[in-house]
Amino acid sequence: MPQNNAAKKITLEVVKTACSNCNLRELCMPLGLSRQEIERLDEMVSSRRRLRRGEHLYRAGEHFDAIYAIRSGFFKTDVLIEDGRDQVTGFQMTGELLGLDGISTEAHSCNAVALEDSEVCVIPFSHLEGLSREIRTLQHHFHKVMSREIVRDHGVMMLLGTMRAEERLAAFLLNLSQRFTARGYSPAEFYLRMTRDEIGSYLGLKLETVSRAFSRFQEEGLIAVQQKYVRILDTDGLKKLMSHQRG
Amino acid sequence: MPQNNAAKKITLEVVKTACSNCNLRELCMPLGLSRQEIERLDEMVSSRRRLRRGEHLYRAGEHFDAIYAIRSGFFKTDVLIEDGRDQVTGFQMTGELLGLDGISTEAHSCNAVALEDSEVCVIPFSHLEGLSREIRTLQHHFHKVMSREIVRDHGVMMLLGTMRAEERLAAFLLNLSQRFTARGYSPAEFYLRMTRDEIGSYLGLKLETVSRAFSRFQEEGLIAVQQKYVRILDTDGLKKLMSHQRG
DNA sequence: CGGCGTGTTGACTTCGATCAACCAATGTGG
DNA sequence: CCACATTGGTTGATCGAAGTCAACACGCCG
Repeated sequence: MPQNNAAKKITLEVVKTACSNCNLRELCMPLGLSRQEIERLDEMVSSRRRLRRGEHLYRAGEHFDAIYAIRSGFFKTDVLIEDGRDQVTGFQMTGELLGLDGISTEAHSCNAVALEDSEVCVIPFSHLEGLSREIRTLQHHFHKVMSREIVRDHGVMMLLGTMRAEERLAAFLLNLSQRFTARGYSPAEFYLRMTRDEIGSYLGLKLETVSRAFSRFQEEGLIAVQQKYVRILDTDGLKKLMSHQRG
Repeated sequence: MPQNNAAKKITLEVVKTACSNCNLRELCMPLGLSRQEIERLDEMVSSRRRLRRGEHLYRAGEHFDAIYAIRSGFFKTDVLIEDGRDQVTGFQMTGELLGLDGISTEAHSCNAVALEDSEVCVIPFSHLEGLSREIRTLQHHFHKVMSREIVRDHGVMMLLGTMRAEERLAAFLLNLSQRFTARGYSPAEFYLRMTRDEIGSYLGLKLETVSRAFSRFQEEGLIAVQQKYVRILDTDGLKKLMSHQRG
């Protein structure tokens, strides 16, 4: 039955979540592994998971047992407190890891939501720890990834603690641009996957302020913006804006 | 020569930077290690380093090769940008680790400064990685510590992004109180080791605003404050203040 | 003692929040 | 396919919390 075979083959292909033939490898995994070591990574990734726009990958409080590598799509993470306030703690794109916050207490401390249809690799954390006890470069790479997250958070603290509204938005746009570039997309032109409200939450601003800053940038010829579509016209202008001292 | 012997003994004691007889072990290292494993930790810690108030443990840009466990004292970490702005990213006390930010690029990304005379254990990072490849519980503990740092940073982002001045200061005081308590000190009474300016930088406020908030808390009978000496009179009052919605 | 760090307080300003109206895009059911 | 609802975004007017500028007080150390 050739049809059956074909179906089986496809299923296998889908189920076989191989790092060894994933072209995102360099983003989420260490370079310079031997062929053998790369094949062992395949064992580590237990499955994939597809999410539709708006779906939660995990929620705060849920038990932690895996981290996730984004194969495609776009996510946000946020923290809520009882009184209703919430803070978006980050936006994650292809090749980035989600779930590192859960290691500390074995429970997730934030929510991860897909902002567009997405697919992630599920990496059971015990597998990752096991394998990184054997593969030194994997261990080191993982430590670097966690550390990079800490450094990134410090950058956000700097942004929230010292920058004024327009500086924050400029920093945000430049950061997005740089990350899209690293993934082979245009540095100057992209669709925002998040709402003004979510940008505002991330930047510690109200959505109206974000909207006004977008308009102002447009008036000044720094960007062209129409809804979620953004084109950066003057990168240097944005950079200059960012380094203007407060006051 | 009995005197010589005594001197030698003391020197040895000082040089021998043993985790195995350090009473901070539970704070910075995993529980439930075997006697043998604990002795192996001793090899990991290569030396100690004393710092005077105001001295830098490391500076942004310096090469990273070790992390530091605080044996005694008090530190701040901060990031500067060219235009002169700076952001205090954290205050660290006994039993906490410093230097995790450096793993990512092999260079420190912030400055660590002693706010009082302090002593740290120097843990060469390659030793730590080596040992954690062998001791599973050490590996897991270290991952938890890094993850906890990420979660902590998210908390600060929430604070900076959504809280008003008095809420921030209340959160700050309660956090200090809780950490002092965990170390066996009074939960209600302590000396601040940092200036109003440093508190302000951490909380994203100007020093005048911090000073005013302190005065206000005093007027309302929540705390008694005199310079760097703080006594918390109404913990619940501070907590209530913290959970008041913006607006 | 005088000078400098640090902290407090007051008067005034400003940036971003708030409140509110309106518009554009998208989606849904008849 | 259109009428209508809903969600997301823009813009204006006003307000208020925190920043800024400035004067002064307090301790600490040489």
